[in-house]
Amino acid sequence: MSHRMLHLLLQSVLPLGKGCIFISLCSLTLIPDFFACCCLSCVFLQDVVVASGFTVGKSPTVHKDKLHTFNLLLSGDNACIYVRTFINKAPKYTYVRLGDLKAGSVVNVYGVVVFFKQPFKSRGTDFCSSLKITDQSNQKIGCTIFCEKLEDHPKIFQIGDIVRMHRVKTQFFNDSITLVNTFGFSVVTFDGVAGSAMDPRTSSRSFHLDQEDRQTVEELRSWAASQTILPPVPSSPLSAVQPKAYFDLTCQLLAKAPIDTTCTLLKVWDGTRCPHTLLKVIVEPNAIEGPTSFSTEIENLIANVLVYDNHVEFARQLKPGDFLRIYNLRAIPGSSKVPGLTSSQSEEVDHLAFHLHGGTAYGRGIRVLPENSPDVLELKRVIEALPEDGELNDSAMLEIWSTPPESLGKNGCWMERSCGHDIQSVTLSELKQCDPGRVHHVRVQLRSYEPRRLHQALKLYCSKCTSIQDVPDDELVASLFSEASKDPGPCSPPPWAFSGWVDIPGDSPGSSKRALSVHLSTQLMSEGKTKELIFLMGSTLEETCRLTSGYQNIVPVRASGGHMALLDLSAPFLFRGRKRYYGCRQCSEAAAREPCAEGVELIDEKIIAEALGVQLLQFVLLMKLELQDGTDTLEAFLWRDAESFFRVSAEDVAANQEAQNSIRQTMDSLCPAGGSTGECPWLDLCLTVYRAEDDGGQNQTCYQICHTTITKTPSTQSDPAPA
DNA sequence: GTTTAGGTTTTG
Repeated sequence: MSHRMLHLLLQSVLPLGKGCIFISLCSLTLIPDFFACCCLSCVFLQDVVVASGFTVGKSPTVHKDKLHTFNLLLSGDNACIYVRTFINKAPKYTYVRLGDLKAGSVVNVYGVVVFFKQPFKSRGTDFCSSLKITDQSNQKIGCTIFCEKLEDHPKIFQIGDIVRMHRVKTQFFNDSITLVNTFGFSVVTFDGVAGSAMDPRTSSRSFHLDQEDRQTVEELRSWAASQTILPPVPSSPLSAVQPKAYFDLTCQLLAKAPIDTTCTLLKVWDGTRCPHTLLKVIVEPNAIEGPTSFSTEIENLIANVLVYDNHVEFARQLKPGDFLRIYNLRAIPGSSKVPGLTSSQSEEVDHLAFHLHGGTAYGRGIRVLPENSPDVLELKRVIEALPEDGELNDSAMLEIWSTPPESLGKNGCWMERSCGHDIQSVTLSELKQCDPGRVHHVRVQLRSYEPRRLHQALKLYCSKCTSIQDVPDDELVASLFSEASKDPGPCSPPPWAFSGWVDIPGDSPGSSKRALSVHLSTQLMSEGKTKELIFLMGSTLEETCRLTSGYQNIVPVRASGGHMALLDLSAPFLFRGRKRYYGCRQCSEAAAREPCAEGVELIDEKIIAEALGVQLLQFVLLMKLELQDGTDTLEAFLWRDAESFFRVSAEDVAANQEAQNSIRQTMDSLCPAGGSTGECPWLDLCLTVYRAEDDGGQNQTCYQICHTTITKTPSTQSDPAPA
C-alpha cells in the first residue's frame, strides 16, 4: 500500500504535538517525525495537502483516541507532503460587458482586439498604447494605456488577441465611452485562436487565472471566430507580398545597419522566397551589426527593410537573431531613392523595397516576438527546413580562442570522408588560392591543435544570437548556488505550484538530514507525476546533484522579492541526471513558470526551457587544428561537424568521462605527443572555405573541417605522403 | 491621485 497519494481537503487542522497533524475531514493521523522539519503553521484551512510515499495502516490507537481507523505512516525516504496554499487568495474580479459601460467608473473588462498600436513615446512621461476592443455586445471601445514601463503595456501581437484589463476608468470622448488605465492597472493578453494554448502574456507578478477566466477567453475566441465584422489579419509571408501593399511581416532579424539619423536598415528573412526581386542595399561592412555577407541562396531570401524616424530608436534595441513582427510594412515596387549606397540593381524596375514609414498610423511599428510564440515556432520550422548551406558566418568562432599548452600520448587511426563530393584533393598551398564558398578535399597531417586542455573544447552555443561561451566551472556554479540560498526571506509560491519539502539524503550514513523547500506543478501532481519535475529552493550544487537520482528534472530556484525566481543564468537552469542545461543570458526571458505537460510523454529540457522562457544553449565542440602537407600549413576549425568527426555528442562529453576519453584518444592518435610529424598519420579531410568577420570587423577567410569521421582502426600501415 | 492621446498611411 505504499506510495498511495491522497488528496485531502483540510477542514480543520489540529497540531498534535511534534511530528503529527490531525486532519478532521478524513480523520487521518500523520505520524512521522518527518514533520519535525516542516512548519505546520503554514498549513491553513482549505489548503489541499497531498501525501505521497506514505503507508496507509490500521490505527492501533483507534479505541483510545476515537479518531480514524486508519493512519498514514512514513515509509522509506521518498515520502513527501505537498501543500497547496491559498494564503494569498486572489480577490474575485467581476467583468463588465463593453455594452454596459457607464462613464465615470472604474471597471474590469475582457475584449477582442480589433485595432492596436504598439506602445509609443508620448509627449508626457509615459509610453502610450492605443487599442480598440470589442465583445459579444458588439460595441467597439477605444482604450488608451499610459505606462512608464514598456513591459506593463498590453502584449498584443495580432488583431484577434484577447485582453483582460483590470482597473480601467470609463470616460466620454467624442460622444463615446473610452477606457483609460488607472491606479492598479494590469493587463493580460491571450492568443485569440480558438482552442490554442492558454498562454497568458503579462508582466504582472501575481495574476489570477481560474477556470472561469479560461472559459471567458475561450468564449470570446469562439465568438470572434464566428464574426465577419472583425478586420482581417494583414499578415503575409514574403512569398505572398503584393507590390504597393501594406502588410505585417513575421521574420527573423539577421543583421542591421544605420543608414543615417532618420533611417535604419534591417536585413530580415522569413524562410520564404519573394517572387519579386528584392532590393539590395549596400552599406559599409563595418556599419553592419551581424554577419556582413551571406551565401547567394540566403541573400536571395533576405528582405531589406528600411525603417524611418520614430522606429529608428526602437530598431537600435534589436539584436540580430531576434524574431520580429513588423506592422504596416509597405512593399514599394520599382526603383526608389535610398539614402546611402544602393547597387545598380536599384535602377531596375521589377524589385521590391520594404519601408516602415515614420509615425504610428495604422499601428505601424515593430515588436519582438517571444521565442515560444506559435508564430515564431512556425517560422523556425520553415527556416530549419531550408536546404543547408555550405557557407558559414561564425564570427564568434574567431573570438573565442584560448591557448594553454599541454602535451599528450600516441596511437594511429584514419579518417573517413562522408561528404560524397567527387573531387580531387588539392594541396594546402593550392587551397589558399581558392575562392570562399566551396568545399575541397585535402590530404594532411595534424601538426598541432588547440585547446590542449580538451575540456576547454566544450562550449555553449546559442543558436539565436550565435554567441559561444565557455562552460562555467563547478566552483563558479557552486558559488552561484550558495549565493542564491543565502537568506531567502519569505517566498509565496506561484499559484500553479504545490509546495512541500524534500529530505536531502546525508552524504554518509548517520549524517544529519536537511529538508529543502520544493515546488511542483499542480498539473503534474494531479497526474501522479511527482518525480518528473521539481523546483528546488535553497540547495547547494552538491545537494542538487545528489537529488538527481530521485527526480528526472530539477530546476533550482531562489526567492526574489517574495517570489520564486530562477537562478542567475550563469548556473544551469536544469539538472537531468548527470546532464546540466544552460540558458543564454542575452536571449532568455527567464521566469519560474509552469510547464505545459498536458499529453506530453517525456518532459525534457526543451519543454522546460520553453516554459521558463529560457533560450537553451547547446553543447558544442570547438577546436582549431593546424594542418600541414608538404606545401604549406593551414589553421582549420573543427566545429559544425565536430560531433561526427569524433563520433560523440557534445552533450555526452559534458556528462561522461567515457566520451571525454574517446576524444582524447582520437587526438592522441592523430597528433602523438612529442612525436615528429613523420609519426603523424595522413588524414583525408573535407574542408569548407568561407568568409567571416574577425574581432576588428574585418572579413577573413576561414577553413572548417566538415563531413569527415574518425574510423577507430589502429594504424598499422604508413601512408605515402601526397605528391 | 498630474500629463501624455484621442487610430486612418511616407512622400524616404
